[in-house]
Amino acid sequence: MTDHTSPAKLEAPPAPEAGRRVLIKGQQTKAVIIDAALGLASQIGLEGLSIGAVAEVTGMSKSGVFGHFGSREELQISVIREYHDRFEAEVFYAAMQMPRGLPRLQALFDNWMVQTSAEIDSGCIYISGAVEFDDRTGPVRDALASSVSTWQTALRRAVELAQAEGQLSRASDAHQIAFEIHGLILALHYEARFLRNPSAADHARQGFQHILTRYAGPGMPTSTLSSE
Amino acid sequence: MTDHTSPAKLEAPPAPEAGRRVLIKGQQTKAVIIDAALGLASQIGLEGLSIGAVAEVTGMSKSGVFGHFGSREELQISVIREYHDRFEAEVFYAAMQMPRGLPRLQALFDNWMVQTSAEIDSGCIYISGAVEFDDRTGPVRDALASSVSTWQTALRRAVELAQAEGQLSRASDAHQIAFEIHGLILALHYEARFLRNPSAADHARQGFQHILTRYAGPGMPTSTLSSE
DNA sequence: TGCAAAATAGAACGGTCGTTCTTTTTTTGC
DNA sequence: GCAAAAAAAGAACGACCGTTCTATTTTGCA
Repeated sequence: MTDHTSPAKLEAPPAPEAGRRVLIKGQQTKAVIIDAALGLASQIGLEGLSIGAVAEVTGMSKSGVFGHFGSREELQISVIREYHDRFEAEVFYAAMQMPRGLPRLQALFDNWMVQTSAEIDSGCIYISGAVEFDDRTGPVRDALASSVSTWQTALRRAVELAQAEGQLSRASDAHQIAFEIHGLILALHYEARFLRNPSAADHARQGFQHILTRYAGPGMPTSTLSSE
Repeated sequence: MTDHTSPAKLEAPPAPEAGRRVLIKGQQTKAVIIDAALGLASQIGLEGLSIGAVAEVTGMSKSGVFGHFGSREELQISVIREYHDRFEAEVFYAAMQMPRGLPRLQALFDNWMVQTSAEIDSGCIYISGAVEFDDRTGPVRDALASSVSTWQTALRRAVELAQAEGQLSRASDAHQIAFEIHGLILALHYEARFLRNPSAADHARQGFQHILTRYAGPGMPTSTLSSE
């Protein structure tokens, strides 16, 4: 977990014995709480997240949990930040190791699919949170919208790089392409998680190939063109 | 409102004075309650729907509202059925007046877009409900999944008719086409309602044209092909 | 080792929830 | 119009919620 309350440059501890023990007790348990809360929120949503439930899961008292955050809203925001960090690491950074252009865009989509429809508990809080907070205002909604926007910008940037490489048409609108990709992920989440449709992942993958075909640029290798 | 608790054939009243007054008092107020509850559920979700809030909106007492349903779950199910009926009327039946094939499919999509991202309060409970109940079991989830499946089948049937007319490729998988259309609606809902992106509707419409182009069949008039 | 500070527990609060029970009001059929 | 039935109100319940306050325990540092 990254401490978002202080500047990143100050995170380094004042030289402990051998690099161990970088977190004092409070931060350790706070990380445990947030991890448990994220697990709960992934199942029942950010709005269904209750301090009592987190306390029970972690084996702490309600006030013990509460003391680390000062309010339920702050706990929710901490959960969003934790999800942001994990999403960034597992979807974005993991794909940045691929060469720019189509390989990286494909990796982003693959990682995104895994993150969205992963096996047991998960459930993407970028999706559930959007539904829960689309009619509300306040810091929780702001934190959620901010994280989502950051990710959407990164996705659009990957599309633009593929255009710059000539693998996607430069004449197309990157916003439009990102919108259609987003739709595939949302449909995957809906069909896989709610309707339990086992072929949803195949539909999503095939839909992505269709998008690549539709927006193919001059530098697109023909072997990867979808053939139906 | 349709009474789902008794066979449809028995709905006709025992010949009242002049055809008026088909609903006795209890059914009238029940319809008012369900209408108010649907409005609330569209904003805050089926899970956020509380009997106290419905009572306040309708100017009734909590127990007065409760008596009509016997449980909160039954109220939620009634709301789902009401939404199902309205969705069917405004999206499905309204489009069935168009000739089968592409015109009807286009009308279904247009109506669906309106229903999903309509101006003020709305908010599609097929979408919010799916997020709220994707980890749960029970009659509410079953009612929701049943309604959604019915609609998806109708949509897929419209795709198949367009294939039969030769306007969409017969070689394509209707499930795949319906999946991609569904994704566009979900992305529209997400971007328009949560992110307040005013160009979401344009992206959805353009995405639909792209799908028609991609899956165009021999009988597709070239004038409607998207030209970018 | 000792002491201040931080972390945690525990009890209690006001509030809302769904639900039950009882009582009153309204509607319905004759 | 009257009596039976249905509808609605009102009060109360146990449960859970977020939060506050006060002890108690644990930790970190000199």
